[in-house]
Order: sequence, then structure tokens, then C-alpha cells
Amino acid sequence: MFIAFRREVEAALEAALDDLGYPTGDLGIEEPPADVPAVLASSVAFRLASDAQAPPPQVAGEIADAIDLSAADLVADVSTQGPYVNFTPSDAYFQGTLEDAQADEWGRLPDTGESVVVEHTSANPTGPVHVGRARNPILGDALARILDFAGYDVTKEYYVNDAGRQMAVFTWAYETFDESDLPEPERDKPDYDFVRYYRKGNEFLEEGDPAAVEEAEAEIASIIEGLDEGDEDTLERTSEVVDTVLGGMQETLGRLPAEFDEFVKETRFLRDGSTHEVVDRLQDSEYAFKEEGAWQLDLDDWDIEQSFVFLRSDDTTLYTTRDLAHHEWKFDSFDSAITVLGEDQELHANKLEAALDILGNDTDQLEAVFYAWVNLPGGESMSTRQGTGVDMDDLLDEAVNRAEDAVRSRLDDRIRGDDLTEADVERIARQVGIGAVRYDIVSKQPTKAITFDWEDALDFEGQSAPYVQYAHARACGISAEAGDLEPSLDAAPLDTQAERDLLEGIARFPAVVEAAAADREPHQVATFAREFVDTFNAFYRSCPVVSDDVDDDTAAARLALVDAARNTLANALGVLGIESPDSM
RNA sequence: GGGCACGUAGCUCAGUUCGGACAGAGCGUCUGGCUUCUAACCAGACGGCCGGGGGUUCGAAUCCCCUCGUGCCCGCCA
Repeated sequence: MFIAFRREVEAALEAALDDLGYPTGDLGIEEPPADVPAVLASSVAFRLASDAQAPPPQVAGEIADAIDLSAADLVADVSTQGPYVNFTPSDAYFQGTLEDAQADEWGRLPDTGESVVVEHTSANPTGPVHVGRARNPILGDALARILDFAGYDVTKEYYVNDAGRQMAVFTWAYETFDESDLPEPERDKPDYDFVRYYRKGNEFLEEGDPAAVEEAEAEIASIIEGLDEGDEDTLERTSEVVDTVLGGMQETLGRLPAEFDEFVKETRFLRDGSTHEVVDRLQDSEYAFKEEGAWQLDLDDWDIEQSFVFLRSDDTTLYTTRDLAHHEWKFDSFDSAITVLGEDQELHANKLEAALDILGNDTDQLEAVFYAWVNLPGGESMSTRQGTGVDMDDLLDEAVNRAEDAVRSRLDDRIRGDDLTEADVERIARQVGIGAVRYDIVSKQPTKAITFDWEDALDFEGQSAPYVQYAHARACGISAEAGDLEPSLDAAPLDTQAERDLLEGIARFPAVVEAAAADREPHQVATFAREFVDTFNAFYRSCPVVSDDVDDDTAAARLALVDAARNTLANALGVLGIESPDSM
């Protein structure tokens, strides 16, 4: 409704400005402060004042007088408040909102007919997922959900780096060391089991006897070479390590939940020859040169000083070379490609884009979303290789445990007589605990660095997932208490300020989805959800539904309003990847 | 040294694209509110030269320039 309202305002305002002989390039449409009883306003009078040689309020009056709302259905009235031109909603706006928001998928936008691949996480399969990388799956998964809800045909991709030096080291270490030389695994899970070989291997390469290290390096080099040539035996050796570790990581990511449509392996682009074909094409390009035995690209024309090495002096390819073939596959398969990357990848991403440009691709299809690091208190960074950092499994376990404690401590002073079963307690603990972790990360601008703090991440009060989830559970509680009362889709009785504010919030939701998708900013939905709950709680406080004090028509209409609000809450949480408990 | 980000209340953050109504929340502190649809909630108080300095503008947290502080990157690693 809000989107349609905005269209009506734009049309009416543009026509009025045109009639008055004013430019229509900038309509100055904005959302007014909360205490102004308008859905949209225009500040255009400021800009026209000097042109019109009249003070802004007078120009605003002139514009308001010229606006013809006879064709508008959702805009009831236009008025001025000082220099502002305000547009207030009609009964049809509220009525339409109440009806439309009954849909389970309220907020979903029409299909765009465009496909987009969202690549996120893509952590190297070297060991357990740690919190340092947690932003990637949480942000990426939410972004994919939002784009899906905004009408895109979304494919969620995990790009598996199974061909680089890291995997060669890992494979060599797995084949070389004996389990008896390793510490106990931190968890009975394949990724925790295998990472011990990886850490042991790296330790050996850093501190081992030089002659033995040289021998090991030769073996590692032969694995890299075998992979590069697409040698089946080598692929089989590495794939045992890759698939096992990745399986463990998937299990952890699944708890968030972050699930993928495709796991695309880097080795795929070596097997099918496309990486070497890319190398051939690059060598023929005018930007290619060979220096110290390595083939590279001069990216001066893209304002990148550093050259792009695409073939080592031993003629093997690099990660970035294979990533070029990978991205050409994306361009062939989808209309556009979004990659969620740590900010440390930015230079790499820019070089990649330049090289794709050289290869003749339309790089407008490519977009990267960057996020800043999650650090440990004290400035220590998280590393799989060194084994520093907080494992995501530990964070999620702790979150669920704390949520369970919270649920149990509240059991005694619950007013409602709905006995929660043991299964309910576990369900709520999981939904709330994991929701809190997700919300803590997804609600912030990704470009801001975060210092990980257990207390902040696991705060169940205030601006948190549980705050929004609780409102949802309350809405469910009202419906459950309503008994025989049938909801009525008549907005007329909903005439108090609290009810109108709630309807206005519901109406805005699709526009929030639209903006969050267009800007690739999931946190916009999180901000909306928090603010919407404030509105819902105000309604909850002042407008009883199931009460003897309320007449039947009003109660029935309020019940429909609660349903609409519940759908809004559930879908806002849904696109953030957070569950909506029916009870808490 | 160069590039990219970030700097808003004691703390954690919205708002910055695309300048516009007195700069908003939460946490913490203080005061109140559960026999009333769930108090993981609500009402109120306290708390800001929006890092600093210039500039553009009728108007700047928002745009431009300079400066200070912090993070990330600058490999024939990924």
C-alpha cells in the first residue's frame, strides 16, 4: 500500500509542479517525523522558493492548492505545515492494508524475472567455522532471503576452494601424520577431527627440520600440479579431506541456518578446461606481459597499481585465475552475481573485475558486498590455522544454553496457564538463542568493525531478536485467546492513533523489503522490525482485543489487525533468517 | 608511503546513498507499572558543540577540502 501511495503522491505532485511551471526533476519526497500525521511529505518548496521569489511556506501553499487528488484513491488529503507539503492517507489506504496484510507472504514483491546468484561464506574447508567469519553466512543468507522475497530468482552458492595450496598442505598432512601424534579433537565432529592434521602440518612446515620441510614442500607442489592438471588420482586424494571437512562445516552453518543451493568446486573449472582457456585468452590480451617467468596483467587503466598474476612461473594457475573461470560460469548461468566478501578481499575483487573486463565480460552484472572483521577483545584476530578464535558451534551452544536458562527462570512467573512442555522449552531456547546471535550481527551496518562480546551477542533484551520474537508470540497469544471471535476485515473501527500507526507500519513493510533488496542492506529490515515492534507494543498496551470492555465489531477488526501485524513480524524475521516463536 | 572503510549519548548502534520538520533507539543509572490478550514488556527522567577545522547552501550528522584517530589491504597465498 505504501508503494502505491508513494506512486500516487509522485504523480499528483509532479502534475501540480508541471502546471505551475516548476521543474519536476526533484520532488523532495520524504517520510515525515513520527508526530506528523502524514505518510509522506515533500520539501520541494524550499528549492523553488528563490525561483518563485516567495518564502517556502507560501510556495508550499501554492503547490498544495494546485494538487489534484481526484485520481488518487489512497491519498486522502494534502495540506501544508510551514514549508512542507503533507499527504495524508485515505480510508482506502487503511482498508487495503488490512486486507492485503492478511496474506501469509505479506511483503513479498512481484517476480522480477531476474536471476541472481548470491555467493557467500565460501570459507576454505580447512576446519571448523569460527565467529570471525560469522558475519558472512549470516549477512549472505539474509541478503539471499531478502532478494528472494523481493522477487528475484535466487541461487545461494558456496564456492569451495578445493584446489589451492592450503588443500595441498592439508592433504599432505592428512596422509603424513598419524592420529596418535595429535591432540584430542575439541568436538566429536569431522571438521574438528581433521583440522588437527592441518594445524600439525602447518606447524611442521614452520618449525620442522629444513630437509624434511623441503621434502614435504616437494610433495605439496606435486599435489598442486596434479590438481592443476585435473589429475583424477590427485583429485580423489584431496576430495576426501575437502568433503569430510566441508560436511562438518555445513552442519554448523545449518544451525544458523545457512543453507546452499549449490556447492561449486574450484576444481570443476580445472577439470573442464575453462581455467586454461581463460589463461590463453589473457595471454593474447594487450594488457598481458611476462615478468620473472610469471604471466601477469597490467591494470593501470583500472587505477590498480599492482599487476594481476594469472600464471605462476611453474605454469600452474592461481586461485584468482580459477576465480575468473568461475565468474564467467556465473555470467553464463545468471543475470547477475553478488558476492559477500570480507573487506580484506577488496583489492582482489577489484583486480578480478578488471580481469573479467579484459576478458570481454559485462562487469555491471557483478557486485560485491563487503563486511568488516569480527575481532576478539584485546585485538586478537581469529585464525583456523593457528587455532585462535571462538568456534561458531561454541557460540551457538552458549546462546541456546543461556536462552534455555532464561526460559526456565521465567516459567515460574508466567501469568498464562499454557503449560510449556520440555519440547517447547528446547524449541524456544533454540529459536531465541540462535535468533539473538543472528540479529546481533545482521542488524548492524556490515562496514563497521565488530569486537566480539559474549554479553552483547547474547543479550535477550532491548534491541534484539527476542524483543521482536516476543511481540510475535504475543500476537499469537491474542489469536489463541480469541476463541470463537472471527476476524473482520473492516478497518473502520480501527480509528485510534495506535491502530492507525500500526496499520501505517504494516503498510510500509513491502517498501522496506524493496529498499533493503535494492541497497543490499539487510540491516534495514532489522531496523524496521525493531521500530515496528515499538508500534505494536503501543497498540498492545492501549487496544485490548479479547476483553469484555470492547464491542464485537472493534474486537473483530482488531483481531484482523493482529493477524496482519503478526504476518509482518513473521516475514520481517523470516527474511533475516530468524524464526518466529508462537509462544515464549 | 598509497588505496578502501569507519568515527553520532558512559557503552552498543540507527540516521549519511538521494542535504530538509527539535539528532533517534537499546544497554547502564534513576522513578514508576504484572489479580487485567505473555513484564524477554511498558511509561517517565538523566545523558550529544554528530572526532576536529574550513567550505558550499535558505538549510549540513548527511555534500566538498584539510586534519586527527581506528580497522583492513598493498605475495608467483587464499
